[in-house]
Amino acid sequence: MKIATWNVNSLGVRLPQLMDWLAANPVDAIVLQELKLTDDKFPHAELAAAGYQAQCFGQRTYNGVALLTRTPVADVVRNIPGFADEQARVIAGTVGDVRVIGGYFPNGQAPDSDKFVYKMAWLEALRAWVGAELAAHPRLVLLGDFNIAPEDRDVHDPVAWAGQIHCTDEERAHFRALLALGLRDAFRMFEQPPKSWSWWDYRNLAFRKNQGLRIDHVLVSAALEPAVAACVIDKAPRRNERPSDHAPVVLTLEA
DNA sequence: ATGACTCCCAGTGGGAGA
Repeated sequence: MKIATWNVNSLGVRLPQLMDWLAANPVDAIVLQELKLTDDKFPHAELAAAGYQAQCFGQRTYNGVALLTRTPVADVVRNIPGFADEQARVIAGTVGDVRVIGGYFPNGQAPDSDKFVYKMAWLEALRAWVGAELAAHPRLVLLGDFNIAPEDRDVHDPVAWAGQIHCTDEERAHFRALLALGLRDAFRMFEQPPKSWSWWDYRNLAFRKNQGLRIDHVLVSAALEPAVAACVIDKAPRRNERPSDHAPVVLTLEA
């Protein structure tokens, strides 16, 4: 079973690239972030023709998430229960016997901003809810665009980024708090190439110079850990014309 | 360099992203 995450930065713009990617990578499930479109504009028909059904949770202009699967999904949840949120950031569902939680974590903008305060509150609410989900669903994957670089090795220039958004001690503590629930960073279960990033700035020829951050993550529960066979970042779509600034991350579970 | 690019909504500029 393969489960992927990809921040597409506008599904309207990126749909042809998503279709190409799914044709080449027929994953069982994928969570998407930054759809930037409302549900009435969601391309259900195109995806159905490719064999995917979609649970979508869209929003105008910003945010928006979806869960695409080849088989029906049970117990779908949109956003964090009990956490009032204007922004569409979470889609969860049970795929086979795996609970899949896809998230577009808040950016936070700057450590001294109101958006950072929102990010902290959102992360706290997510941690509490994921803890409850784990108790109900031991086989669980939490994946998406976390907008957190967990360690300095996840940052192309840790000195320049020290204390900056995505790299603050507070954000990293929240990432570790998610791990402390009993989750594991699947990417780090394996030997990986140094300087592995999942996002590269559109500016400054950042992709060509491989200057990026690893901020898109796949966390697996302890019950699922023995089944994890691989976790890779697929840089190929970042080489497309008009690419997303993020690359997909793909988790492989043994059957 | 408060830069650089891309997207969206707007409407020939500005906010947001990361």
